Amino acid sequence: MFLKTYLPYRLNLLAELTSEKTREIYRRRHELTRPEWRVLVNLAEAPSLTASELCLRVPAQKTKISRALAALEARGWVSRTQDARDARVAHAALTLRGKRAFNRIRPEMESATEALLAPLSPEERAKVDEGLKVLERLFGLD
Amino acid sequence: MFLKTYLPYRLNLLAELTSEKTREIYRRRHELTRPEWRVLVNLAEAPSLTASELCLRVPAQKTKISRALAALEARGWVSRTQDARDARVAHAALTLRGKRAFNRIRPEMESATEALLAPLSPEERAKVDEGLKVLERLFGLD
DNA sequence: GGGTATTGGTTGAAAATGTAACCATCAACA
DNA sequence: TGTTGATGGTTACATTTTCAACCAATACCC
Repeated sequence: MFLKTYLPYRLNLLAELTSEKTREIYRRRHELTRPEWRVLVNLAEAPSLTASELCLRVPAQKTKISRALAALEARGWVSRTQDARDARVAHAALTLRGKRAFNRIRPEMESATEALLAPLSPEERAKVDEGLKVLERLFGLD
Repeated sequence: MFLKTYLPYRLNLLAELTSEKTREIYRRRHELTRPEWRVLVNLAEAPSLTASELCLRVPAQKTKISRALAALEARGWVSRTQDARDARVAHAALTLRGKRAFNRIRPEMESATEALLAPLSPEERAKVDEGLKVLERLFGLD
């Protein structure tokens, strides 16, 4: 059996299954694309980020970031200010409305995820966490 | 910190990172889309599958499966035969050429993945496997 | 049987994504 | 300086994916 032991496939499958429910929330309920949602989250965790920084953190290619930022800005959730030294870079930050939006969406996302994981015991959760941490270390995501 | 502990995000990120290298193989080297590749793999592991069965196994929506099957059939890697009892359903199976193609691609995919995971010790691999198994059980993928 | 709802599968149009080219600015170095 | 190359970011175009409608065949139910 190839599939059962093929890591990229296993991860992709699990990623899709766990995202299924939460995707509905940001897509249908809040009309956000996935890159937009991810940019929103990242900006909620830092005072401000440039597009390049977002590329690394999201992570995503710069065109996705560029479009997500444009959409969020058009929506009034993000504002961008030019860097004083380097006219090429712009620092993006959440507006007050953006922060409020995130604070509204975040608990919905968390409770959907919690509902999904509810059947797991603390030991099982720890195992999941450990396994993922191994991979995260492998990719230098510390 | 929200992101670091947010399971769908962690899984998606790891899935993308592990798929990065292997994607190049089926895309560039063999001109397959991801749904096509996944359909190919699934058909390699079962004598034949209907489109609906593939939807569950891949997993993917039926339009993706439909188009992937059409593409693989046009390529001569898949053949479809109508079900005897129910004229709506068709059973898809790999042709000889399809099987050969899979046998050519599979080791490339495996060695790319192996290269990626090379730095991990057997204990670490076991941890990863355990963690994923917990989630797979959660979703009933046994 | 005959009407209605479901199901397996396909298709067309709209949305999202990837790719490559591009512009403007900055860095490096003669 | 001035020329060349790299970098941050946007845009145009092609491909892929999603969404909704659709067709044909079967199941349900009176």
